[in-house]
Parts: sequence; C-alpha cells; structure tokens
Amino acid sequence: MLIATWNVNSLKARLERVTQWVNENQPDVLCMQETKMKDAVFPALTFAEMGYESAHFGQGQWNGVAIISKVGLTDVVTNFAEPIAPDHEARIISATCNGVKVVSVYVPNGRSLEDDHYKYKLEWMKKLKQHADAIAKPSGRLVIGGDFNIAPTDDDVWDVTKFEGATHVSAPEREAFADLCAWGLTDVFRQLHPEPKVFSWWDYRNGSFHKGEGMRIDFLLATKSLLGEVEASGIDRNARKGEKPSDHVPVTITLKNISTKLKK
DNA sequence: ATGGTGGCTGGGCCA
Repeated sequence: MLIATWNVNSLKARLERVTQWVNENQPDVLCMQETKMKDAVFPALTFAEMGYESAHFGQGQWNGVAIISKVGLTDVVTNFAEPIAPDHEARIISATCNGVKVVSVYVPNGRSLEDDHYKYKLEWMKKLKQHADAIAKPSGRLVIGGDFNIAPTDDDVWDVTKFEGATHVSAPEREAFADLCAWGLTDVFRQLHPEPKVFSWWDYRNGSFHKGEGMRIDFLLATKSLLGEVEASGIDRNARKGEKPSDHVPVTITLKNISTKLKK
C-alpha cells in the first residue's frame, strides 16, 4: 500500500502535474494540501476516471485539503473531530482507507514569531494531537500526512543560521511537533533515512532548488503498529523539476501486505 | 538587491 502526501499549491494550476504523477506512481492513497479551491470545483470526476474515490475540504482562494484513494474511502471527517473546536479554515480532513485512518493536514505557516498566526499555529498543533486521539488510539493504524510547516531538526534545513528568529525552526514549533510524535507517531522517512539535508520544499525565489536551499517540512507520520509493515519511504525531488512545479514534492511510504487483498 | 517567484486575483496578500 503506497501512501503519499503532496502540497500541490493550487490543484487548478497543478492538475496536469498531479494526474501525471498519480498515473506514473499509482499511489493507493494521496493526501493533498493547498488545493485552493471550493468543493464544487474539485475535480472528483478526473480522479474517479483514474480509479480514485475522493474527499475534499475546501474553502476557495486559500488552504483546502483532500484525500484520494483507490483502496476505499469511508468515515470522512472534515475539520477537527468532535468535540474539538472547529478551525475557521480548511486545513484538515480524515478518512479510513483500507483499514488505515488517514489524515491530510495543512498546518498554518505562522508568518513570524510575533504574528498572531504563529500562536494560531501552535494552538493548531495541540488540536492536531487531540484530533489524533479522537479518531484513533496510539496503538491504532493511523497515518497523518501533510505540510507541517515545521523543520523538526537542523538537519531538515539547508542552513539554520539563515533562520534565526524565523518560523519553522523555533523551539516552540519543534516542541509541538515532538509532542505530537510523543503521542505515538513516527516520522517514517526520517526513521528509514538518517542522512541530513534531504528536503521536501524549496522556495520559488532565488533559484533555491538549484542551489539546494530547501527544508523538509512535509511528513507522513505513522503509529507504531504500522511501522512493522513499512517497506520504504521516499521524497520525489524530481517533481520539483520541469514545467510549473509545486514548490513542494511528494513524500511517500510503502506498507506491505495490507493493500493487495483489495486488488483483484 | 529591503529584492526574488508563483498563485490566488484583478491590487495586494500569502507563502
């Protein structure tokens, strides 16, 4: 079972790149973020023709998250699960796909350490942990995929000295991420790939991709009970090349056994 | 270089 997460930075602008990547890689489940569209224009039919069910939680101009699956998609929850106070933006959607609880998240950026958006980000991370608790037990089969807008360690940033006083690397953000993991989640890519300076995002500006100036801020976090089934994890940096790329690339994990039963 | 690029939009915000 191949699960992927990808901040597509506008599904309208990225649809051709996304369908091409899906056709080539055939993920069983893909979490998307920043679809930047209303539910009414989400291209469900396009994905259906490719064999995928889909669920989208959009708001329009900004944010928007989705899950597409070809191994079943049930129990869809938009926004945080009850009784958590709902977010005023479309940043989280959950579903069950082939016995795995899958959550697609777009964690707030934070903007700057002084900004109210930064407090909102930290609060949002607390609520994400509550959400995990509401829909699964730490012993359960849960994967949270998404753009966390947090680089957990200095190894996840090209040059941390460029980030003094900035978001994404601050101690409170990293503590919030560590707290979420301490609930019972593992950053699967990091577990399998200890090497530093492997990134999932590069700024469009300044030729950042060409210069290797990126960050690893997109993750698939899995509960312990799934770790024994993990065969592989990857970051497809090729997706940052070519015409009209997103500034993020897909992150993937492969779980053994549990999808083949559904495929004829 | 107080810049740069890209995606909303339709001027300026957001990332």
